[in-house]
Amino acid sequence: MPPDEKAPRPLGDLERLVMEQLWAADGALTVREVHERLSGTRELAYTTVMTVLDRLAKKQLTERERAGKAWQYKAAAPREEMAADLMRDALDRAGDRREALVRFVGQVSDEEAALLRDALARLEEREG
Amino acid sequence: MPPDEKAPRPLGDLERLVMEQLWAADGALTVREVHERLSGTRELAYTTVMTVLDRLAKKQLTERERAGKAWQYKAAAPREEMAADLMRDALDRAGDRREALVRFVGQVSDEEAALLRDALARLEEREG
DNA sequence: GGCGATCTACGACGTTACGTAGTAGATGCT
DNA sequence: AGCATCTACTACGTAACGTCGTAGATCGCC
Repeated sequence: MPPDEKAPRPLGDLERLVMEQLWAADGALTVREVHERLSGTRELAYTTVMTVLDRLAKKQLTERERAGKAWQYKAAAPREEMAADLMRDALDRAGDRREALVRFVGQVSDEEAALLRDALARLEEREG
Repeated sequence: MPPDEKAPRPLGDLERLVMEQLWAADGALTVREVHERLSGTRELAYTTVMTVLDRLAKKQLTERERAGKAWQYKAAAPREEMAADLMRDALDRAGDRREALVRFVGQVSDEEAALLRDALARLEEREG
């Protein structure tokens, strides 16, 4: 099952910074708000932030809705969901899934292994 | 623990094809051999294959050693190792690992879940 | 109802990765 | 020496991304 779908390009540096603001925020943010929150780290033109947010929306990583004359953006999925999706993608790209999973498990920390066992246990409970 | 290391760019289409040849091959392959094996699928200039192999070597995805006047290339790591690494990267990019693992586990097929349990069990055995 | 502040839409430019290939020069066999 | 083969280096087009500017739409206020 080697799916030839191309892996999604990883976020660029600025795109990542912006997504992190959205993930950290409680609700949706306007361009201005994102711009302000980024000001501590980096001086960027307002329109730069706008462009990035817009591109993220086109990639469906953010969603936007009107709030007066401005748009408000929010992450389309939580950070952990995106991470899980990327893990799936990576797994799909392996030849032998068993082998890939064995290697993956061999790489994680003890703590992560415990979390994994936990997650699997809960899955079993729920699904039978 | 949000490591700001950038995610590795995914392989390009041609790069992926080439890597697949190397992974499928028994030993190391010369440029010519890769070129030939690709001929079934795609007509490419010999030097195109050479360039790609060279770029992959610079990215440390392949290793090369002399074989007479030519170089022989082999994958630096098995396909499954690369997949496992990508899974790790993705996990590292999550905010809450627990949550990410839960979501990941929730996404995999039953079969994959079983493989995971298996891998974890074997890990426990080996490591105590 | 017009003015100024604010926001969006769209285009633009530089850089880098990647697909693709050509040319020139090194190397090795006969 | 001569020919085939291989490498090294350069190059060009396309697309993504970081970055921003300009022009025009909008909203609140006097």
